[in-house]
Amino acid sequence: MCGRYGLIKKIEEIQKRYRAQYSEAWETNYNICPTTLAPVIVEGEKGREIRLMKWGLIPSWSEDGKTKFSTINARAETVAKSGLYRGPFKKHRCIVPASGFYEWAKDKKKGDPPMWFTPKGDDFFSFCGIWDSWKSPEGKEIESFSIITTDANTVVGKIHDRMPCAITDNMIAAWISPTTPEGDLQSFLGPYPASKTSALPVSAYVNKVANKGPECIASINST
DNA sequence: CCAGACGTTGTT
DNA sequence: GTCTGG
DNA sequence: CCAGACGTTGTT
DNA sequence: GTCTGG
Repeated sequence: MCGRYGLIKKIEEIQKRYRAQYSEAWETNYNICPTTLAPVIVEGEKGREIRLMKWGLIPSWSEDGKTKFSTINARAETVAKSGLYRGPFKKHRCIVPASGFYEWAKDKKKGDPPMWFTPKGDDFFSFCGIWDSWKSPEGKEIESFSIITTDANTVVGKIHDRMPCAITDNMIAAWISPTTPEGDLQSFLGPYPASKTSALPVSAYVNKVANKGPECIASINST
């Protein structure tokens, strides 16, 4: 699954890579956690925009802005059918830019360290995401997103069964366009190639959500 | 028809 | 054990 | 995802 | 909002 990731580039570099406008400040964060704000790229009326949204999708029909269930991830296999995600999947697809993501071993007893996965020869993963907008009773709009997951490739699969869906730059425009036919979308959601995925074991420093700095991705083999 | 759910992961 | 907060 | 709380009353 | 179960 994908429950933590990092985005360690400046907003100007994100803007350059995705050719999207931004209007809100963003601080580099090596440890982005559920419920916190992170930049996502959407197709707006005036072209691509970078918006800060809350990680963990709040459905537009939520009464109190909370969910009784986890919405940080959506399974690629069911996202198009799910009552919760169906609407956002049709109209509100986004790219979640990431420098890398963390996975923890499913078997806690072995004491395996957390792993930091990065794209080989690239500065960004472009995760496939969906988003929604919720309006509080006071009229405040809150935008939020979920990251789509799929089967792990052979590199990630050594410690975990699932990983986030990531696409190449030539697929981005079609993914975020609201007019792309729904039938075309499923083919976007395969695993990222193992040959382009790097893995680095890191310390438990990243476990603490308050730790946001470069120490999160320091290799435990080199310290 | 209305009421109630709507999710992911990992573990046993 | 299970839920909430970050 | 992990870490931390999980409660009540009354007082500042 | 929209689907499923009864």
